[in-house]
Amino acid sequence: MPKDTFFNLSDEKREKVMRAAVSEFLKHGFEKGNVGAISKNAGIAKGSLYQYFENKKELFLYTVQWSSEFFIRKYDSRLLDFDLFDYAYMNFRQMYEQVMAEKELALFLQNVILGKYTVDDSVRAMLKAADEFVLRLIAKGKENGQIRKDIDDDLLALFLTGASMKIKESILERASAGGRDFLAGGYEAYDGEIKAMMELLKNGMGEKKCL
Amino acid sequence: MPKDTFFNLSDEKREKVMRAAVSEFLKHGFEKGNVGAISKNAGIAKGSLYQYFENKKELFLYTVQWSSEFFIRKYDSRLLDFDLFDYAYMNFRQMYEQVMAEKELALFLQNVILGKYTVDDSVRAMLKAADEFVLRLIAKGKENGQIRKDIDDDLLALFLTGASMKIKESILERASAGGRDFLAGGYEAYDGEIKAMMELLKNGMGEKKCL
DNA sequence: ATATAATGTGACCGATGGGTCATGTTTGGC
DNA sequence: GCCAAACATGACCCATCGGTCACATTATAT
Repeated sequence: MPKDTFFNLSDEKREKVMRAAVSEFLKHGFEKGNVGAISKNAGIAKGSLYQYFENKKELFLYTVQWSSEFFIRKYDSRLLDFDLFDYAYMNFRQMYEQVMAEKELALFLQNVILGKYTVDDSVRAMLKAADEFVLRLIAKGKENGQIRKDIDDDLLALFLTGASMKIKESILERASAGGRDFLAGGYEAYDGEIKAMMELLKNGMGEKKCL
Repeated sequence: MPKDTFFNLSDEKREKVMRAAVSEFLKHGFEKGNVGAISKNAGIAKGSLYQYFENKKELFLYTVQWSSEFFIRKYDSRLLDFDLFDYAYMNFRQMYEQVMAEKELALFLQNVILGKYTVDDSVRAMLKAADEFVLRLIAKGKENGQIRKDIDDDLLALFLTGASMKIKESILERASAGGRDFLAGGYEAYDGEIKAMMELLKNGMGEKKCL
């Protein structure tokens, strides 16, 4: 947790600091991320940063928290009462919007989720909450008869998040490489891809023997 | 590439150096990985390390190469002429053996594949080769009529590697956390899990409407 | 044996960068 | 206007660590 001083700052200044931190940690990771550079890009003195945060680690941890809260505030409320497949679909869709609106934050968070920048278990704890949510959706899906019951919930969760993660990663990669091209096609260009992935999640990659 | 001096060393000494490097980089990552500690654990002077390698980066890169060659020599030759699902299954099975025999190396390589320790693109290039192999298997599977043809090869590859990666990760995690318990059950305890994952890859997680 | 090359060694150097602090500057209560 | 508390600042400190080098030791050749 940052010190009180940090929360006494104006919203704009706080945001400027956090964005400078996101940018730096995204570019260089935690170890190589330079506190001096962050303060410079935030337009404050290095000493000031240490009035806001105990140390580099606390700054990083709060950067993660701030980024995720940013998206939760903006997007996540929307997908509360869906079933699993709707949730996954909306999740992909959201990611498109997120990348368009906040490329750096989205990329940074993706890296955190992928477990780059190994810093602390408290980040892991945060991610665990997301897993629990998926597990709840899976249980619900089994009750509904949407999801096959012969396979363990945890394994289903692993399967779902693994496949999802990979396609998110690929889309973010393309977004970060060719910013222009990515914008060009609009969402529709990606919708097909995402629907295909949903198909795979539901029906697998094996040739169907029936229907 | 290491210097000639390194290859003049006895096999045992070379292995000792490489294992010390794996251990250090696994524990602390690239940036925080300490060259002094590596030389100490290898039982040589730091100066000697710099007779073998140009610098830390070269040492790390060769550590990756050495680790993967280690497994390729020992295991990979076995799974050359399988179809996709056999390949995936054998791949999982191998991983179990690998973790049992060489936990540290297996964990280290997994981290490399997951993209922790961002050091160089040359590692990426190496990983690309593995992707191409999967793509070849997918093409073959489509010809055979084993794999549905209505979905793009790249997406299928993404789907397969994503799901596989996740379960590998989870198994390695358990292996690294509770070494004892993991050994206890023997391979059979995991075989069920892996078969279930194969099922998911083939048929997906949706409740089947037919057959 | 002796000369020469190859290899081993660890004290040392120098850059980097996280973190501090003495000194300003602003704010708010009276 | 005055004072004290809160906040801002950046030159400075110092631990860390990658990399070097002068010297010691070992192997090879003649």
